[in-house]
Amino acid sequence: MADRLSRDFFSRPTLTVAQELLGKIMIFGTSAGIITETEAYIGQDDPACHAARGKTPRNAVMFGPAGFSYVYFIYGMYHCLNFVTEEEGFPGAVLIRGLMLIEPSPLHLNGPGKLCRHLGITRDHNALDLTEHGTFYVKESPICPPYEATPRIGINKGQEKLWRFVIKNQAFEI
DNA sequence: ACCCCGATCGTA
DNA sequence: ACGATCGGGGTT
Repeated sequence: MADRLSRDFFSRPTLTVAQELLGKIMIFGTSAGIITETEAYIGQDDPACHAARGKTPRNAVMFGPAGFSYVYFIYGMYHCLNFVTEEEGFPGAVLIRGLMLIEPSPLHLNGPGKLCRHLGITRDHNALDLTEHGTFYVKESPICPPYEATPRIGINKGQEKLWRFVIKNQAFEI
């Protein structure tokens, strides 16, 4: 697939990747949707980042090469999907919080837990290379939507950083 | 071995 | 505003 996002796309500063992922098309199995909302989690100096206290079995993939999935289990019942960013060795990731499904049927998945539940994303999908995987990847898109930056949702530390990015057009709602 | 709490969500 | 629900990771 020629228009698949490459490792070079993800191997950049997390804020850049989080902003540029908006409007891109995520493919997961037979599902496809436009990414509408992201959050950046960046390195050991970001207290809300899972890697803030160093490498553990759960967050290990964040320390590896960019372009891999990072899926974790939270609140005893939800999964959250991230894409690993930055150079290998520097832990960063973009949380995918919103996806406007267009295939197989239109539906706005707003919220990381709902998104994973609907698509069937679990820890089985952790540490997959999105630059190589057959049915799980992100496509380039001509869309360059206007967005706004806000504090990240559901965190207790690092709220002063405006690292959540949302496509502005709420007419996107279905 | 134990205990606290979390990158959520649906209901009240 | 709050409870459900349980794994991770820091602490003992």
